[in-house]
Amino acid sequence: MVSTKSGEFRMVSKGNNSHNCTDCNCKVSIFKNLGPLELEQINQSRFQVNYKAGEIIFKQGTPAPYFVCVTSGLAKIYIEGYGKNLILSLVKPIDYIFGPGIYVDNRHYYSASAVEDSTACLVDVAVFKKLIRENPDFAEEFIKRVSLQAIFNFDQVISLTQKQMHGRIADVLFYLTDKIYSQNPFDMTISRQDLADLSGMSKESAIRILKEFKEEGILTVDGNTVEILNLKQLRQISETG
Amino acid sequence: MVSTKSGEFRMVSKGNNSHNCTDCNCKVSIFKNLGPLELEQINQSRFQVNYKAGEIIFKQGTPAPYFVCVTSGLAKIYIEGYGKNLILSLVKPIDYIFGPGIYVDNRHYYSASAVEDSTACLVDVAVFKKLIRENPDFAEEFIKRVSLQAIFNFDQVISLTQKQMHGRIADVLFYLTDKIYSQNPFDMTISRQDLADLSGMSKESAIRILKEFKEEGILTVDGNTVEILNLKQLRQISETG
DNA sequence: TTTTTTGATTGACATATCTCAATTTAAGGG
DNA sequence: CCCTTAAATTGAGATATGTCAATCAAAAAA
Repeated sequence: MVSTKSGEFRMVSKGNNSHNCTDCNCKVSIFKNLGPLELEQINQSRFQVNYKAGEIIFKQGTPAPYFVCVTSGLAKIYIEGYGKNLILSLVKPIDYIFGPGIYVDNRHYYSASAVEDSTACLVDVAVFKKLIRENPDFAEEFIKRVSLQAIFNFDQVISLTQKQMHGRIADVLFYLTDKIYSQNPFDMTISRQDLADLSGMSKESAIRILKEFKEEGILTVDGNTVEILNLKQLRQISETG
Repeated sequence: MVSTKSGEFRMVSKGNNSHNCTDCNCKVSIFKNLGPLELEQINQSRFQVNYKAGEIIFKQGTPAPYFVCVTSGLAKIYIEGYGKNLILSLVKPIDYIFGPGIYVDNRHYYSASAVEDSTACLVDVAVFKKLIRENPDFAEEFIKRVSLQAIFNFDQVISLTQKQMHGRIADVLFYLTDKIYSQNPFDMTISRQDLADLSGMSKESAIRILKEFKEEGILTVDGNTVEILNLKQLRQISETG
């Protein structure tokens, strides 16, 4: 698939680009096995970019020369399918985006865009791959991350293919409150369309389920603020399918 | 998830267990970067097992101490979901099964069973992981395989979540004829239930779609022998969704 | 502020898909 | 070869879900 709109991004003039990876928040736990010299190599090839909400970070089908580390805001990675998108996951700070194409044909197999205003550090893939070769601990940690991602995807696929809409929305709500926003009354910065694209249904259906949950007292929705009142019942709905 | 039935398997008395990996068919292309000494390590820890059609190779939730290389027959790997299974893929000779749990918690995140009478070589995971650490080329090849698997899964998820039944069955038929049986009139050794579990629908629906395709002259079905007559139209159905 | 645009919501309707039950066919076992 | 069991097929009915169009609310622009 070839992209139509090109991903627009803006280099930040300098900003905290002067920081280095050694003490930067960007020291994601995947880097925990890297020594100072290795982190310095990452740091050398790294630059920071700002994205406004809605801006494309990269498009499915385009070359993938960077390891992307989200340092603020919120991004989504999604597959552009047949007429609609499927959001694979949301990426919050400090986490990274590293697609499977990098070890295959250096293409992106999904697109990424900023949901909120965001900043990201881009690291040259060549440096990353070099360190994978040189440092077995780092390689092992990387494989572990990829594996965890695969396991997460399994759960997601089962939810999407074997649960009905209520169960799928319940799953996404848990994902949002537990993994993404990490709080219970949370400000749902993603759109209803995103909610639908996360749960594999139409926007209208997603809205309707949310409304039903509200009417049953499972949660409250005030604008974009969502509070889950009855976690137990929501868990039940998730498990019932 | 904890398994109920334990995976049954039978050691083959000796058989071609006397072969070694160096000249064995088991030299899957993932091993192409291993030298003789490394292959010998694989060979040392390896043993061969026979499975009858229907037998479980391993169960979701159980410990995963082996790298499984299918040397004859046909196996399926599937997630046991909410009341039904989702077949992630079929594994034919010579290919291997290596789940994501091995780098996480040494558990299987899916089950595997023999679809046809099959044989497999089991290799100690510790040896495999050791070689990953010691040989960067091998590690890189492994990561590449994992990446290809992830990309395959993306296509699958899009098919399952964004296509209607006709498109999904079309996709599975292409998978069978192109990737698994590698011939056009092919003997579909998987059951209709398997066909349904591959395409995320009920067995009855799968049968009905197959019947429709037959009535429209897209293919012929004689018992378990399927011949796709109109590849172009089937492709069209796959793409239309 | 007014206007414009975008996103959210709702309802009515069409239909894709599943479930259940009944048959039919095929496969094994003795 | 008959008997038993499992798999495949078919039909009818229930329901989950999407589509379309209209309305409403909120945000951005002028």
